[in-house]
Amino acid sequence: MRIGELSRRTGIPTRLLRYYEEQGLLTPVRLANGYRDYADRLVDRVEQIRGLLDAGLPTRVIREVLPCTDNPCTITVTDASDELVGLLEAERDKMDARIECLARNRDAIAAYLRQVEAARKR
Amino acid sequence: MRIGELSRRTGIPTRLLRYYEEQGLLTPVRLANGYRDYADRLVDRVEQIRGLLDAGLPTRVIREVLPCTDNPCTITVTDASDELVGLLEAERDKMDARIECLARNRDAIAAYLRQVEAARKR
DNA sequence: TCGAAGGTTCACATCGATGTCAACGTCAAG
DNA sequence: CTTGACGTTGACATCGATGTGAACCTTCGA
Repeated sequence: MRIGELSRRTGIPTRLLRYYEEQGLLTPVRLANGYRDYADRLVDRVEQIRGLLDAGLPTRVIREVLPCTDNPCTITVTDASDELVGLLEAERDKMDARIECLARNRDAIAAYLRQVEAARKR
Repeated sequence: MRIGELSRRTGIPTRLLRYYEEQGLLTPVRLANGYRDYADRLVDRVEQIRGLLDAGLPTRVIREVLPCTDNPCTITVTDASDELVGLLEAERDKMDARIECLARNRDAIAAYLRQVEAARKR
C-alpha cells in the first residue's frame, strides 16, 4: 500500500511516517515511480512505534529495540555485540522502571476515581 | 532544604526544579530572602514527577494526576468536577495502554536477551 | 570586609517530535 | 489534455523539555 492508505489505516500523518523512515524505524520499498510501498505487516509496526513513542522512548532507542521484537529476526541472535546487549539490558531495566512508575500512578488514579464514585452514590 | 540540596538529592538540575514549579508541579515555600524552601517529602515528589515525565506524560497531565496521588488529598474527593473525572479516566486508560505496550516490548527484549545468553553458553 | 558559593530572574539556545507549506512529479478520470 | 488527488523532497515553524549564561542578591567563612 502507499503512504496515504497506511496513514488512513493507522491514523498517523504521512509527515510522521516519512519521519519514522528517516529515523530508520520503517523501511518501505520504492515503486518504479518513487512512491513508497508499505507491506501490510507494517501497519502493526507503526502501531508498535507509536506505542513506544507515547511511552516516552526516543526514536534512537526504538531503532535498537525493534529488531529484537521481530520474530524472524530472532535468527540473528548470534550477531549481537556486547555493546548492543548491554544497551538492551539497560533499556529493559528502564522500561521496568517506567512500567512500575506508571502502574503505581495509574493505581492511585484508579483508587481515587473509585472513591469519587463511591462518594457520589451517597 | 534549598534548591541546591534538593538537586543534589534527586539528581535533577536546579533549572528543571524551577521549571517544574513554573508548570505547577512543585510549590516550595519562600524564605524571607526569596530562596525556595523545599519540604523533605518533596524529594519523593520530584522522583515521581521524573518517573512520569520519563514515561512520556506531559507536565500538563502530571499536574492533574499528582493531586489524586497525594494521600492527604483524598479528602478532597468531593470537589472533583465531571470534567476532571473524565480526564482522569481517559488518562488512566492511556496509562494502561502504555503499560501494556511497554510490557510487551520489554518481554520481547528480555526473551531476546535470554536467547543471546543461551547461544553464548554453547 | 571581601570573596566564594549559592540563590534569584530573565532571556536565549538546543533538541526531538510534529505541523505546514512550497515546488514539483505521477496517475486516473472526465 | 487537463484537472484533481496523491505522491516526492526540502525548508521552515512550533511546542515541550532542557541547557546555558548574564546580571544581580544573600550568606558564610577566611
